[in-house]
Amino acid sequence: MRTYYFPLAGEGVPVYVPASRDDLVAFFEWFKHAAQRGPIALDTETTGLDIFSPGYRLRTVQFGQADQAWVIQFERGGSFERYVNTALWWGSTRFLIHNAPFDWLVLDRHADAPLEHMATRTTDTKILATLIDPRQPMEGGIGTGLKPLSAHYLDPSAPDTQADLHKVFRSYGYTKATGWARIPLEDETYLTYAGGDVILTARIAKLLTAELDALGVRKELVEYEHEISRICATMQRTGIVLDRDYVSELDTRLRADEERYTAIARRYGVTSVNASAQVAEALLGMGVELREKTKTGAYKVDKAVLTYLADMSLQGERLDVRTPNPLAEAVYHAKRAGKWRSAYVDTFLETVDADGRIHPMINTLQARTGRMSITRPALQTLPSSDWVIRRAMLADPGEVCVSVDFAAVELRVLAALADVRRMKEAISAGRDLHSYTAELIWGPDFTPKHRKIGKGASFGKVYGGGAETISRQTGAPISEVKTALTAYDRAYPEIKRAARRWEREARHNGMVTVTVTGRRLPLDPERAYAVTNYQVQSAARDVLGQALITMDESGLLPYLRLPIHDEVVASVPKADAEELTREIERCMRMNLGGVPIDAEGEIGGRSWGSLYGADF
DNA sequence: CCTCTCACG
DNA sequence: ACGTACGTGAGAGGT
Repeated sequence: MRTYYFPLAGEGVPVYVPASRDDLVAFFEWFKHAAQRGPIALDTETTGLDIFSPGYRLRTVQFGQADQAWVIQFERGGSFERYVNTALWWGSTRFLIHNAPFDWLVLDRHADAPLEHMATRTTDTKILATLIDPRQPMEGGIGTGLKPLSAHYLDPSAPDTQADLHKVFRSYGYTKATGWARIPLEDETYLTYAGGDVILTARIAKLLTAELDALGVRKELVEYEHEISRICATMQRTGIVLDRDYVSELDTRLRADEERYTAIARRYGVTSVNASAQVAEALLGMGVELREKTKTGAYKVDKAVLTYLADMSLQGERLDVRTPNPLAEAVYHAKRAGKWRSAYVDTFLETVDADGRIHPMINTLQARTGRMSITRPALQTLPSSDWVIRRAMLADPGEVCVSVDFAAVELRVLAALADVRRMKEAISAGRDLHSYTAELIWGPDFTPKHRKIGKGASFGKVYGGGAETISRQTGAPISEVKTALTAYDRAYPEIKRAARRWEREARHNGMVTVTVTGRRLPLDPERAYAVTNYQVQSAARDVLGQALITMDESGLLPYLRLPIHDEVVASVPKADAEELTREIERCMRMNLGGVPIDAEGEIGGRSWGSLYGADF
């Protein structure tokens, strides 16, 4: 047995690395007794983040408590592997994991412990930390990584295990990307830090739990987040079928587009279409007048500017109001093709597994408001104006894609949270909310333009925007928007009252606003107006979270593929599509403070793109 | 590492 | 008293 010492708070905490059968027996003796005393912190070291790629390896599994850690070299196989699996299944052991979905999926795929088994016995310290303060250090928060949490709660000089390991990688001639797979399994720093991470997890868990108690965060909220985490990790494990033939064809097409338009831009002296300064200079040289500047004073040459000069709408349609500028046109097309290829198509090909499925990482508590994000690839942000990218994602064989959306969920949530009487009446009566708003402001003879301003005013309320922005967004004159906003506040006085109340309560609570589900959202003092948006966005996220739980309870989880803020995407057997879609809708519909939250599904064909106009 | 740009809800 | 658009992920270019 080798013993190393992890430096923490002025002491060396022992890290044991079993080398023989007897050592493993000693490990298991410790494990059984420790599991009786309390939860066991767990962590894994692997070859990387691409859990589903061929050749992926689980290298070590670490177990520990506050006073010691055990690093089991799983990669050595045989009894090392068997002892890990036995420990994972031992009795009713509780585990503490920092960022559990990753380790769940690793153990599910590469050890003998399914996600369903581990999830019910795990407390995720990252969830606990996020419920205390969701902000990253750059935003003025503690941070939710193991390193910043350890520095804050345990020891400001606790080793930065990741950063130090990167140095070790370099000493072997490896990089951040290759080091995790290639570092020798016997490296002392590697093993010591592997053990260190579970010691840190065990120690912060106690402090985080105490802090949650002190802050009065409800147990139900903590449990609810763990359920959502398990549900989304299950979706990640399931993955989505990629149409690889289509993607390679699309890749070729986008490359050709990019090259053709890049060549045109080069004729005007632009060697790199993404270098905005170069594009601006070339346009100015052609006699084009550029009026907009960026924050730092550079000429702005974004999509809005380029499409205007190219005589196109923002959606890319021909306007026929001016002579198109050929350079602007070429730069627009070249950038679009390049972006679509690098951000979407290339990531699809990089992340697809051997079975042709993509397993996007779903971060269930990413945004400050609790909103989720999806990465590798960023499937929440695929272009929706055109079907070509979404066409690459398929339902399973014999199944079709279904999308079920909440109807105007943020506005309904606002009506519920602020108890907006007229809005609630209109929603219950099944009225179109924006038309109703226009009627309240302008009377029964309101025009479509009035509806647009009314809609803009509602968004302004939800986002915290003012007359200027609404005027810019809707194209309506500022005076008209100002008048409309005054009338809006008269029609829905409860919104302003709620905003003032939320702001006042936040100030009394150390600039933290507490949502209807008990979530604590720190406010930036200089942006206190954002409180309405935080309340609404966060409650809407919890409406989605509740829907996910209800769907899981109804046995629908195997069909779910993605949560996208106010929408879920599913893959359902063709024969049962109608019935399952209605079932998803039923699970998503709910009542929030007397306001019905409605959901409506759409059944497509085999590809996700079929819901956006593709014919397959 | 920062800024800009662009994709989404 | 007034006005503030909210939340993300990702690539390219340049320092």
